[in-house]
Amino acid sequence: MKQELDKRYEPAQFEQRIYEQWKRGEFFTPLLDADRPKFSIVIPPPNVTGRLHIGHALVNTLQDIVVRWKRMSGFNTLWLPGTDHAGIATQMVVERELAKEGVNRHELGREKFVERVWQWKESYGQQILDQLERLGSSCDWTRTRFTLDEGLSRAVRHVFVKLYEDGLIYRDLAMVNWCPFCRTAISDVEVEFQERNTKLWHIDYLVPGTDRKLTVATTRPETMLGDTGLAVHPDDERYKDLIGRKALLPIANREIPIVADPILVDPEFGTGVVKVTPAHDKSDYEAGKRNGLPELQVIDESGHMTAAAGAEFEGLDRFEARKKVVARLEEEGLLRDTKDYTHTVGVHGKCDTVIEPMISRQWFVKIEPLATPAIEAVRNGTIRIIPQSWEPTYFNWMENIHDWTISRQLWWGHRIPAFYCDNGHMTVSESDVAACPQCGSANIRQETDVLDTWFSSGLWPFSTMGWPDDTPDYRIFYPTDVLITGFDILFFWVARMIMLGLRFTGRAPFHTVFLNGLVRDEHGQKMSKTKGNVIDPLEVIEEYGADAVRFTLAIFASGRDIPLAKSRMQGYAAFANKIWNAARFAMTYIEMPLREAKQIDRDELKTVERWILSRINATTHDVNKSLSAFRFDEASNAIYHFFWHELCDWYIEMAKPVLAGRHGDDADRRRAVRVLLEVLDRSLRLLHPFMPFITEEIWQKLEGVEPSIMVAPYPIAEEVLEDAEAERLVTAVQAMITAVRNARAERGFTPKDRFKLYIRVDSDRDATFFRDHEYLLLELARLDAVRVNAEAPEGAQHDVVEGFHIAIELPAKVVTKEQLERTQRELEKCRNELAAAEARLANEQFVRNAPPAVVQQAQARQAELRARIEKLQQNQ
RNA sequence: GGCCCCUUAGCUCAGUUGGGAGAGCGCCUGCCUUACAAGCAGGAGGUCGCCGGAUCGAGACCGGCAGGGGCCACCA
Repeated sequence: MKQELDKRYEPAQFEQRIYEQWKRGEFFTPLLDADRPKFSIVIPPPNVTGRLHIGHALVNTLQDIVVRWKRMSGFNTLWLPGTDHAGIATQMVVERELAKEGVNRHELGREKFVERVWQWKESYGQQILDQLERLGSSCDWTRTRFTLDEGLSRAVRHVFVKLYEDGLIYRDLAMVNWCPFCRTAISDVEVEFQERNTKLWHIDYLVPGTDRKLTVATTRPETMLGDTGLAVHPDDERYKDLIGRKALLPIANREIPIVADPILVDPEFGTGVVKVTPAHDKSDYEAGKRNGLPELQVIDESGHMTAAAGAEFEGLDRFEARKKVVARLEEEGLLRDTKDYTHTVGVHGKCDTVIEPMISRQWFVKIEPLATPAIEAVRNGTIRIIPQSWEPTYFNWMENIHDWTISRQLWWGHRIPAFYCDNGHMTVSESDVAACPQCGSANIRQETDVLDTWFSSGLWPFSTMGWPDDTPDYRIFYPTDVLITGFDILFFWVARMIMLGLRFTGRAPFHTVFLNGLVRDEHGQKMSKTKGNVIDPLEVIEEYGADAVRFTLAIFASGRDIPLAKSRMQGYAAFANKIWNAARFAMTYIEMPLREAKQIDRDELKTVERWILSRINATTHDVNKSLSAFRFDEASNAIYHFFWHELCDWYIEMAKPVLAGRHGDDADRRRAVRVLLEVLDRSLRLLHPFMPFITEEIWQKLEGVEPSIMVAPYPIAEEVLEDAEAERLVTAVQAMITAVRNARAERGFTPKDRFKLYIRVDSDRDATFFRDHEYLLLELARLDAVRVNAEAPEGAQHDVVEGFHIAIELPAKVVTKEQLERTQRELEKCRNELAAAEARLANEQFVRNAPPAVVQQAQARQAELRARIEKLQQNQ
C-alpha cells in the first residue's frame, strides 16, 4: 500500500481540501477538561467591515504558529475567534450603501438604520473570517463571538453599571475632541496628529481708551469670533499696564477683557499675547475657567458657524469662515502680518477630518484607579511585553493618561444603559427600566449615545468566555496565555484589556503580550494604495500558496517592522517545493506505514545516521527554544536551514548510495530507509506550525497513528540523540568533500575527472570510520580512491580541514594562474590570522585573564594555521 | 520637549551571558549528476555610521557625535 505524491507541488490542489478535513475532524475545538494543561489565545477581533490585509495575515499567522505548536505539544488549546462591530467604521460603510440608494440614515430613523447595519453584518461580516481559513488559521469556529452579540452585550452592560456604581463612570460637560464629519465625540487616542503647512495670522486688537494695539498670532482666525478675552503673561513688561483693561474684538466689535495668565501664555512665543476662545480650544477652555471668561460657541457640531458668530458668518463652513474672517480683517486694516507656518493639527483617524474641540456633555471613565494596577501588573512582571522596549511607551502613556471619553453620538453600538424619566431623573441599570425608580414615571427614554467600540473589545478575553457567568469556558480558559497583536493598538486595546481585566476578573487577562511590527514593502516603505506597493495576502496565497506566505511572514517576525517582498515569498515557495520533492524521493523507498515502523535501535546505526539524528535533535531544541521566546524568525530559520542544507544537501545525498543498493546490503538499505522516515516525520512535525498544509498533505501519506499531523506530538529534544563524535566526523567528511569540489572547480576540471584523496588520521577509531564511510567521499566528491594514512605522491595538493591533513592527487594538469593567485590569497589570510593568534598568545595578560578554554582554542587555532600554511606552501 | 528603535555584503536583515564576521535575495563561473533547473556545485563581495572610554580582547558594553524612523506632549 505504497503512497505517492504528485510530481508537481501545487498548493492550490490541496490547501482548501486539507482545511475542510481539519474542520470536519473537529481538531480546532479543545476539550472541556480542566485537568489538562491548557493554552488559550483570543484573536484580536477584526472589524466586520474588514477585508484580510497583510497585517491581518501576519498577526494571524503568528498566532496560528503558536497555537499549533502548543496544541501539538500537548496543551488543551483554544484559539477563540470573532469580530468587532467597529462602531464608526461600520456605520460609515452602511451609510455609504444607503447613499447609493439616495437615502440618509436620518430619513430612515434609528431603528430601521440599525436593522440595516445588522443585515449588512449578516451578509458581509463573516467574510474576513472565511479569509482567515485560507491562511490556515486553526481557530475554534464553534466559539466565534461578535462584540455586539447577546452575551457580550450583557458583559458590557454589567461592566458599565459596576463602574458607574463604583463612581468610575460619570457624565459631565467637558471639552472633548469632536469630529464634525462623524458628528460624534471621540477619545484622545483616536486623534492623530498631522503636520500641516498653514499660516500664522497676526491680528491687531485695539485697546479703547489708549493708543495701543495688541497683536495676536493665531492659526485659527475664524475662532476669533468666539474670543471672550485676551491673555498676557503677568510679568511681561510690555503689556503689564494693560491687564484689567478691555480690548476691542475686530469684526464683532465686542469688548473683551485683557487678563493675566502665566499658564496659558509663554511671553517668548509669538507676540506674547494670546486670544482666548474658551469654547473651541482645550487650553483656552481651561484658561477661561481660571479667569472667569464666558464660553461662546461659534462653531456647531457639523463644523459650521453658529448665529453667535454673527449674521455675516452664520452657516458658513469653518474653513470658509476662516477665509472670510481673514478678508474682513484685511479690509479693516487689522491684519498686520501673515506668515507661513507649519504645525500639527489633530484629525480623526477614521475620516481625516480636522478635530474641533467642543464643549459637550459626555460619559467618561475615571481612569486613574484603573491605570494604577495596570501599571503595577507590567512593572512586577505579571504581564510581560515583548519586545520589552515597548514597556517605557506603555508606562509613559499609562502614567499620563486622561479620563476616557466613552460616549459616541452614533447609532451602531452598545447603547449606554442610562434611562431618563421626564422628571429629569436618571437611572443606570443592567436591565431595561420600565418605570422611574425615583418618581415612578413610566415615561422613560434610554440614553441615545452608544459606547466606544473599544469599551466592548476591552472585555474581549473574558466576555467571550461567558463572563460574568461562571462558565466552563471561563473557568478553564481564562486568563488567556498570550496576546499577539500589532503595536498600533497598544493603547486602544491592550491597555484597556489589562485595566478592565484586572478590575473585573481580578486577574491579568494574559501573561504575555507579543507586539509585532508593521508590514512594509521591501524597501521599508509603508504600504499604501497610492504608492501601489500593497501586497494582497489572498493574491499571494493564490500565487505561492498559504504555506509560503506564512513562512515568509514568520521568518521576518522578530518584533520589528517587516520589509516584505514578493521575491521572498517566491523563495519560500521554492522551499515548499524542496520539501515536496524530498518527501517524494523518500517515499519511493518507504514501503511501510509510519504507524508500523519499528523503534530505531541506536546501537545498529552508522555514524552518518547518528549524525543526522543528532542534527535534527539540535534543530528541534533550537526551534522549541526560539518559539518559547517568540523568535519566529529564528525558529523558522533553524528548520529551513536544517531541512534544506543539512537534510537535503547532505544527508539525502549521503543516503543515496545505500538506498540505491550501490553500497551495503539489504539490512543497510532497510535501516537507511527507516532513518530517512524518522527524519522526514520529525521534520514535518517541526515544520507543521509554520507550513500546515504541505506538511499535512505529505504526512498523511506516511500513514501515522494520528488522524492528522496537527494532533501528532511536537518533537522535543532528547539527550540520547546528541552525538558529538558523529558530528565531528561527518563535519570532517563534508569539509573534505568541499575541498575536493573546490579543487575541481578552481583548477578547471570537469565533474567527470576523478581524483584520489589521502587522509591522515591519528586514531584507529578515525581510521575505521573513514574506511567504513569511504563510499561517501567516493560518491559525493567523485573520487576513484581514498587512502587512509598512506603517503601522498609528489605533486598532490595538500590542505588541513577540520583537524585532518589531506592531500588530493590530481591528474597532471597545468596549474592555472588563478589557482596560484588563490593559493597566495589563502596563504596571506592564514598568515595574517596566524600573526594575530601569535600576538595574542604572546600577550601575558591574555593568557592570564582569558578563560582557559579560550586560550586553548587560540593555541589549537595557531597549530592548525601553522599546519595549513605548511601544506599550502607545498602547493606552490 | 520626553521616550523608543535603527545604522553590519549591491538589497533586506540576523548576530542576547564580549573570545576565529553570517543568512536570504541579487551577482559571477560550471553543471539538464534519475527527488527537485522552483534545482546542484563552486566563487566574488564587508574600515560592522563616526569619535572616544573601560577591557588582555568590542559588531556587541559605556559616553559623545552624525544620519534615518516611530510614539507621546494643549505651544497660540
